[in-house]
Amino acid sequence: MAKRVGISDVAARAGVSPTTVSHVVSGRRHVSEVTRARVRSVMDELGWEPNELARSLRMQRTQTIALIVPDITNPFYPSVARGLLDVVSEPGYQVLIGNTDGSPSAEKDLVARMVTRSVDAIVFAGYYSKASDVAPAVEAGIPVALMGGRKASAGIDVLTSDDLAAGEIATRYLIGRGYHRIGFITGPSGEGPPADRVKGYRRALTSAGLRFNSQLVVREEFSRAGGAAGLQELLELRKPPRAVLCTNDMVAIGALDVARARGLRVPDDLAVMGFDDIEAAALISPSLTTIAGDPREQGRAVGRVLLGRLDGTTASLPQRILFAPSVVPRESA
Amino acid sequence: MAKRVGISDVAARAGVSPTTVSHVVSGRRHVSEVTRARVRSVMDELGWEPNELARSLRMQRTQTIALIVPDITNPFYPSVARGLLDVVSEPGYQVLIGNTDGSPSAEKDLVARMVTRSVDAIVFAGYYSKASDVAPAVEAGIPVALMGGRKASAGIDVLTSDDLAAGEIATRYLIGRGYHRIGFITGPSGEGPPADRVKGYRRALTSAGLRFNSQLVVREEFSRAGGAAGLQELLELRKPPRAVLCTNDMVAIGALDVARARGLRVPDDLAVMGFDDIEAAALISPSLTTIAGDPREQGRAVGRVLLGRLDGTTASLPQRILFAPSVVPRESA
DNA sequence: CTGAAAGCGCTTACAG
DNA sequence: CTGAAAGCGCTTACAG
Repeated sequence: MAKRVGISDVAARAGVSPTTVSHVVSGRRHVSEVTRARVRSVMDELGWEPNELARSLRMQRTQTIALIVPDITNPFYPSVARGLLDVVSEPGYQVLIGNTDGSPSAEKDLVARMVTRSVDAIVFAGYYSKASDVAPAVEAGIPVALMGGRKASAGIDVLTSDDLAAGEIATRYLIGRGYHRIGFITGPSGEGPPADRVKGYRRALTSAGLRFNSQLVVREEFSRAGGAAGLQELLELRKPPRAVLCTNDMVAIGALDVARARGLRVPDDLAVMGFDDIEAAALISPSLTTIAGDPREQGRAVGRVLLGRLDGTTASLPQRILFAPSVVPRESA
Repeated sequence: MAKRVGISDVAARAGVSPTTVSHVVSGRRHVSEVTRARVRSVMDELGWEPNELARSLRMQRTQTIALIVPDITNPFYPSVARGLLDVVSEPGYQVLIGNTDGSPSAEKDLVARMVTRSVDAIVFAGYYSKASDVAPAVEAGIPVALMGGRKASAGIDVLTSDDLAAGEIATRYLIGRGYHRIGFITGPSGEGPPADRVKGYRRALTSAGLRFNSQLVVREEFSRAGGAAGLQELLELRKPPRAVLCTNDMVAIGALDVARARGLRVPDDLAVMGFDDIEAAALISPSLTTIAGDPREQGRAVGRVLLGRLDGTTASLPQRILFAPSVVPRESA
């Protein structure tokens, strides 16, 4: 390959200075009509386009946004990535992905590398993300948005699903359909999004004048087997629930397995409802009624917030945006 | 934020030249024990790390690989991305994603931008990708790997699923289970991977001494509705098939819908088999027997090929790597 | 064992 | 309306 052509080659051939070539590209100062035309034609002739790397070094901005996620293979994150791309591509940003596998050391590493690469902004996702993980970026003056982090963090924008609302909305939906005895198969730990969903469930029950019964909430693994075990347990109660909320769709599918095995008609004998709306929810039979967030829209929202930070448009107070989910009614409830 | 510290600050504080600091970082020339220690400690003290941008401009390599895909939301691509990251992260590469939505103009645009950003290599994916789409990159001397492209392209590495083998393997599996009258619901067009799968099917039939009957292959949309329509059509034949191959899992799920509606027992009355092994395949009931590729492994393989190109290790002949799929036996066949 | 200087390819104050 | 020169922050031939 021939020596790469640079701005000075264009300038020489057009009989002007690099300064002028730069200005016809940027439009940042007036260049006479004829000079502009001449420069343009030389650019075409030589096939020159400004080298982004040099421009980045000079301008101290790379037009790059880092997206750091635990596992790009989890369908939630590609959708977020898509939404982010939706809004940042137009103004010329590219996105660099980082996969942490949830490992704290990988997280620190990636943040550090993104800083040395001078990305213009970072979106850091993961349900257990903490502000301290991104401290080096913040110190370097790089705008950071946390997704899924649960605590408002000093000086950092946080965007997250409203899990409490999700639990509330799901529960109200079931109550509205005439179910009053509702069980909940939740995750093993008492914190994080699953716990918030249970809180929302409890709140909806209470505000409908129904009693919260702790026997009806069982803790299981986040898996199909967990869902199966959870439903077994609930069905052994003297007064088993008529409907069951499952902390995610996979758990709900496990519950559906035992309902089918026991010959229970869904939703007539037992209503089953999940959270997340994974692809399979629509494809199984009976199809699964569930609660859907909108990850792509979440990606768009972070993009907008960050773009605002980058052009100084977003207010200086850190934003905290909660995404309200909605129910996707299907056959199972 | 304070003025960013640079190599000359470190050098000054350590009483050496930037040259020496650079060398203690790179290890490319010997630096006396004591100097090295002093420089290191100043580096820590000042928290300095080399600016990748400046280094990239100087060294003419960005440690960046572009991954251009039609739709990052299609689960195949995140898996490829994961595999790519698996192998390129360790040697210090990052990956920049581009989403084309299959639009030819977006493809050209993205390739051009990746070139101006001086990425070190490009993986360009999409079932209809052509070599000409990436010509600007090739001209700029950037190694390119095509994924899913079907023709070997001058000077470009191509990695793709072996769809012909997939069709063959699926068909042999059904024959082995005693099915001799096998239908095929394929896509609307007569080319691309779906057509290759049909070819493989035909080849397997022939080599098993069975007759290929064109009435048994029907063309439908790539959707659940397409699968339903396809099976209807096949069942209306005077001698309907006892097993049906569906060009992808979604189509197979549509076929399963009509089997269930008609009260056919699967697989006793009718065996159904798909391709791709989407997440839902394992979750529906009956679970779907299908053909799985290994997208993550494909991502790893492109990573290896490209890394080889970058360090001059891969032979100069363009590689053509075909990925053989395997059957995932489940309940439906 | 170490340093001064050029240069990667741009943009932008400064000057006219 | 336009240009010469400095500088973004590194690495590396060249020299000693």
